[in-house]
Amino acid sequence: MANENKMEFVILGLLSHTPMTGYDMKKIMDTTMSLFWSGSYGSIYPTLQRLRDNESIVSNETTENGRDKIIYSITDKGRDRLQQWLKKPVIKDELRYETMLKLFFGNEIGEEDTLKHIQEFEDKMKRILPDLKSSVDILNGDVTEPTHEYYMLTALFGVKMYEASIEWCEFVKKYFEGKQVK
Amino acid sequence: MANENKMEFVILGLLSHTPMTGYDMKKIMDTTMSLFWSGSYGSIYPTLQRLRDNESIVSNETTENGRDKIIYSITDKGRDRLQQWLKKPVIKDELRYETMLKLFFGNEIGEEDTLKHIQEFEDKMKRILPDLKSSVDILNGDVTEPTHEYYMLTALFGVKMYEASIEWCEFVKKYFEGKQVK
DNA sequence: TGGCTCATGTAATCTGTTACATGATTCT
DNA sequence: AGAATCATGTAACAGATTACATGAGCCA
Repeated sequence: MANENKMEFVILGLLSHTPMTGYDMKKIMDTTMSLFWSGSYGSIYPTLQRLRDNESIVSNETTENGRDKIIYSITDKGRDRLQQWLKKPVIKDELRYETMLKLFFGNEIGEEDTLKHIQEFEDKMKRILPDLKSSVDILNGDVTEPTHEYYMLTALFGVKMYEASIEWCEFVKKYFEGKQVK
Repeated sequence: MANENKMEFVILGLLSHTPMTGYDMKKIMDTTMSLFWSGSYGSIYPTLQRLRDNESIVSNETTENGRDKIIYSITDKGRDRLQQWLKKPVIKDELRYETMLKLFFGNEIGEEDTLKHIQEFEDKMKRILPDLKSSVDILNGDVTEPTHEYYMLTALFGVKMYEASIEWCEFVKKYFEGKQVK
C-alpha cells in the first residue's frame, strides 16, 4: 500500500537535471540508467500526464528541426516531492537474474547446457564493460556538471559488478572443467 | 507475447529437486533463492493449480503432525517442459536498485543524505554476507546431493557480488570524504 | 492465554510491458 | 525510394503484490 510510484520519481529526477521530452527520458533509461533501471513508453507518457495534472511538472510545446515536441520542466512543487522521496530510506533493491535461475536448476539439464548460459552471460558483460569503463573515465575528469559525479559513481558500480561477474564466470567454467577431468 | 510464465518454471524447478508444498516453495524463495528471485503466495498458489490442470504436476493431500498439507510432485510431462525451458537462451537478467536511482539523482539532496543510502546499502550486505559465505563452505564439501553444486555456485555469485558492492561502498565514502577536504 | 509459525487460498489492485497507430524528418 | 530515427500516445493484457480470510498446532 506504500504506493511509491517509482516512475514518477525517475521522471522528476531526470527533469531535475534538465528539461526534456518523454522520448529523451526513454533514451536515457535505455542507456545511462539501463544498468539499474528501465521503463517503457507505456509507463512514461501516462506518468507525464499525471505529473502535469498535479503540477509537479509543466509542459512546453515547441518545434525543433520541423519536429513537434513537448518539453517538460520540473516545478518547485515537483522538486519538493522529489527531494522528499530521495531522503526516504530505500525500500527495495532487486536483482532478477534468469541466468541464476537456470543455473540453480542446472542439474536437470547437466553441465554442458548450463555452461552455455554462463558463457552467454559472460559474453554479454564483456561486450558492455569497455563502454562502461570509458564512461567512468570521461566522467571522472569532467567537472562541468555536478550531476556527472553521481552518474560516474553508478557507472563505476556497474564496472565493479561486471568485473566480479566475469571473474565468477571464469571460476564456474574451471569448476566444471575440473570435474570433467576427475 | 513470448508468454514465458517464469513462476511456472520456478515451481517445476523446485519440484525437480524434491516434492514439497506451496508453503515450502515460498520459504525457499525467501531464503535460498532470494538473491536472484522472489515470489508471493498470490502468484504461487494459482500457478500450482494451473500446473496441476495441465498435468505438469500432481498433488497429494496428507496430514503431518496434525497439519493438513498438499504435497506436489513433478510429472514426466512437467519435467519435459522444464528441461525445454532450461535449454532455451536466457531472455532477461534484470537489476533494479533503488539505491542506484537515489544515488544517480543525489545532486538534488547532496552528499550527506546520499551517503546515508550508501551506508545502509553496505550495512545490509555486510549483514547477509557471512551467512552466504558459510553456505558456500558447507555446500562445497557436500557431495550427497548433485543439486547442491548448482546451489553453491549461485551462492558464490552472491558472495562475489556483495564483496564487490561493499568495496564500491568504501570507495564512494572515500570519494566524498576526499571532496570534503578539498 | 497469546503470539508465532504452519498452511492454503482469493480479490482487489497496481504496475508495467507489448503491440499497435500515426506521421514527420533524416540518413543511405 | 526506403529504412531508420524522432516523437507522442493508447488499448489490451500480463504478471505480480498486498491485504485479507481461515484455521490448526507449537511454544513460553
